[in-house]
Amino acid sequence: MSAAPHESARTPVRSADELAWEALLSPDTGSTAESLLGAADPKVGESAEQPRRRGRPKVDLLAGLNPAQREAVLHAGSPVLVVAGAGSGKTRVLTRRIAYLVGERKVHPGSILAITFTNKAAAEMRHRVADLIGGRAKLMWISTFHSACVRILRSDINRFGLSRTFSIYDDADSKRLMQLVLNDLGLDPKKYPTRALLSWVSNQKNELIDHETAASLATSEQDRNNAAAYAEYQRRLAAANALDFDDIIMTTVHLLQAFPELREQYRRRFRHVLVDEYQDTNHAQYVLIRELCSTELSDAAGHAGETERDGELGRDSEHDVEPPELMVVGDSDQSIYAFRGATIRNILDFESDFPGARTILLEQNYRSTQTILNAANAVIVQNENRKPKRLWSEAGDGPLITGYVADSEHDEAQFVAREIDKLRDEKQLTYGDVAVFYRTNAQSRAFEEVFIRVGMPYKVVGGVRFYERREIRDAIAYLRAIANRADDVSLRRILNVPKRGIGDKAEGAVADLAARERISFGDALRRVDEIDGLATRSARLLTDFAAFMDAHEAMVTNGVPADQILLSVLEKSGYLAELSGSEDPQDETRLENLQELIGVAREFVAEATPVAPGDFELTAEDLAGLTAEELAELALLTGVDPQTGELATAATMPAASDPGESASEGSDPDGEPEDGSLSLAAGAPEPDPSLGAFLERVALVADSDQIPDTNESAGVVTLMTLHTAKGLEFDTVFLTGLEDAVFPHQRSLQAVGDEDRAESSSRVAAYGRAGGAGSKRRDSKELEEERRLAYVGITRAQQRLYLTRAVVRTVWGTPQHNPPSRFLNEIPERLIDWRRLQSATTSWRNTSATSRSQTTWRARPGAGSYGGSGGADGGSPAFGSGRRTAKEVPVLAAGDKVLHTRFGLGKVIATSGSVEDPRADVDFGSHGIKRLAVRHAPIEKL
DNA sequence: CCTGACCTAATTTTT
DNA sequence: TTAGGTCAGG
Repeated sequence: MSAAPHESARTPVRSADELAWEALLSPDTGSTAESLLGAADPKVGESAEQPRRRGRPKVDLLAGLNPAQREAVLHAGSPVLVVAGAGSGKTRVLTRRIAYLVGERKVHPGSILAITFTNKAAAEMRHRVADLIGGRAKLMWISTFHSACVRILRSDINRFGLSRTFSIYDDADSKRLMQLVLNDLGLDPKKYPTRALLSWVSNQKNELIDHETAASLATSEQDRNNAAAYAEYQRRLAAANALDFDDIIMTTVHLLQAFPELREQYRRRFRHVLVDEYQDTNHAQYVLIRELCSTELSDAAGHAGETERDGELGRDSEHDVEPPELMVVGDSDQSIYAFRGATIRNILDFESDFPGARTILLEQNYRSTQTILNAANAVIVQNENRKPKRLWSEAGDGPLITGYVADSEHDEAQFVAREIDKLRDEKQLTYGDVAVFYRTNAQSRAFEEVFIRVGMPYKVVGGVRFYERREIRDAIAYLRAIANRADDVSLRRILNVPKRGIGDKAEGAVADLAARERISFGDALRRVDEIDGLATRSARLLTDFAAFMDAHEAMVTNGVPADQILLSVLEKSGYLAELSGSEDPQDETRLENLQELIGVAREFVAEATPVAPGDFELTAEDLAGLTAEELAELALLTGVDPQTGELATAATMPAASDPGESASEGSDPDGEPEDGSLSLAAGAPEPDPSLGAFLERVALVADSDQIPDTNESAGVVTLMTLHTAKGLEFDTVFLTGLEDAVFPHQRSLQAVGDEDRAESSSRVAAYGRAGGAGSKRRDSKELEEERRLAYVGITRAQQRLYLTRAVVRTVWGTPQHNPPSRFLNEIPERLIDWRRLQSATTSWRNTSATSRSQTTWRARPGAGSYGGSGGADGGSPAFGSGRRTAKEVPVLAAGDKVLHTRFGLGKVIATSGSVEDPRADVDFGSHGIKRLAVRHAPIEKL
């Protein structure tokens, strides 16, 4: 391979220990693992006077790393951006760095904050770090943004007048709430779809725009109404003592901004902040990081006065603590969550956001063959506005990519199954080496059907989420209503589930009372006797229900563990009885799911109940290993008494929590430490089996069934969406459904060339304020994101990559023809060995024997599967111009223009349906996309 | 207040 | 295809 491209031209800012380490490293390959091992100890001693406690075998943290990786691991002094290409070992760098910080730079683990994108990634990192540095890893904060923020909020939310027992609303809850809001405001649901409104609100929150500001910024009527809905939505959230996912970040930022002394606490406490997948952070998350790590102490002028107050409080503010060292790692080419507000601006502007920052580039790929990388590069290079970066590998070319054109999604799945079996026979692959990727969860179905039939073991990751199933949501709603009386949404969800004779009327009566008295629905429920004209039967049923809820609230107060409360709720509510008495076979599954939930709760409680009480505390042994200076430092950072290891700060900390709440230990359903201050033990999750803790876990940790658990899934083929695949790698990857409208997804295609028109649609308006200028790009932003998704998918493969598509795909019960994915065209032909070029059921123009399918496809974007828009050849069986009735039915193909009597000019995007009843998806611009029945629609082909 | 028939709409990705 | 929502009737 060519010369190693890692040496950065910039002058590095070096700290003493970095220099020490660098001195050990011969410029490049010269340094062997042994020399490092041998030399490491004495030199390190310079920066830490004492040998480390616990005779943990010395691990060479730099072994096997290339110079750029080492540089990243050792970096000190300035904020640093590690631009890491796919498969360049960034996770490795992060874990090694953390271990290095703790093991060599003597950073206390309690002062490390590492942010990962998913909970799973957090768990894995925790695990890997623990392998390197042992149990001390427990003291670190390694979590997602959301989990970290919730922990901060739980300590200090009361400063905002919210209770620490707040509920966390997920998207489904938010949706429900927004529907209520829309109802109340009387907004036309046609013009203000819940989905779009939520998306809009979410964007506001990501941009840290509160509803008042949003209202003041509104220029159009639509914006004003959006803002009004936002305001009402927030009001209801607050009333329910709830936060939605976006609030968790936004509120944390507001908290830190509103209380500078609090922010300073965290700035002192965290000495190192590391963020993985930085390309997937949104604006709010960026600001959060900035608040914690910016070198400019107070960026907002408004903070200046407060900082002084900070001094008055007697905190050691003249002891001007350096902000935490920041390291972010990311790859803008793998940014696939822009739809959710992530912005690569954060990466692109890192150096101006954090003055003095430096960038380390990791371009060597350790995962894939050069062939695979070439394909990935060829695809991603099509995106404009991207910093050039080329991955290279020393792994050799490896086999060609295999291409396959299937007749149907079924055929596609069969090919995949056959191929896996074949590989397994020949190459001694395990099933676990293989992954099948698809764009949408629905596509897993065909694979499952086939895999089941041929007896291939598989595992679907993701998919219909456990916590989204109705029965699970019901159970959770019960628990939330019990834990948080103000949680109207949850309470009303289960008010009459299972049926207990409380209908709309009774519910409305309670709601009226609540509105009149300005109390929560839950409180009103306890005062039904104040309702006039309520049927006695209804009143009795309501009272019974209230008693049921009271009894369980009492259990919470008495500290009954979560699993018992759950079990009691399900039984006493009659929920289990209703399901087990049902004929519906689906209900059986529901029962099983509930059983599983109970199991989850049980496990949670078992884990949360400390076996060895000292596990999560700073033990004497821990302290014994620290030098006096370290102890002093520790005291400064964490407020832990160096003598006892106990929290010494409750009294001295600024009022961090509502005294009423912390005074009585028994009544705090959260079981949190007495004050909200920063304890060292807070580095580890509190061993808390309470209901509140369980709900928090449920809200934040989406999936109970996780991804490859090495041993368990060793013999199992993994099926997952491309998004889920991020961060994983497999020997053999099947990237399936490579058809325009499937992947890239239909929605990303609609906007192509139509961005100007699209802006009037509320959907796009909701996604409005993404970064750069809306220049005339060839591809829409959405399409570029799809392309990055393709890039992610391709780069998951280590050795073998398969690209497949189906000529006919049944979507929602109707067969659909889609042209090949444009991403296929973008991969150089020489990299692909087409096992099968065309479907048996269609006749394609094939200009020459050697012509690749792509040549044909390239002939026309949009001509779709029709080998020419004339339709004369009647290639597709589903769309023949053959039988026809009295009326002349136009034969349509993607790309055709049509005139509709009502919607005007439109462009055919795709076709579907059957001979008898052909359908066409037509884009009418501002009128949106319509699926028309070609036979009946008032259209004329142009 | 409940049930069942009908109709419709919506189908991306995740904390 | 299906999961929800609405409506009429019991």
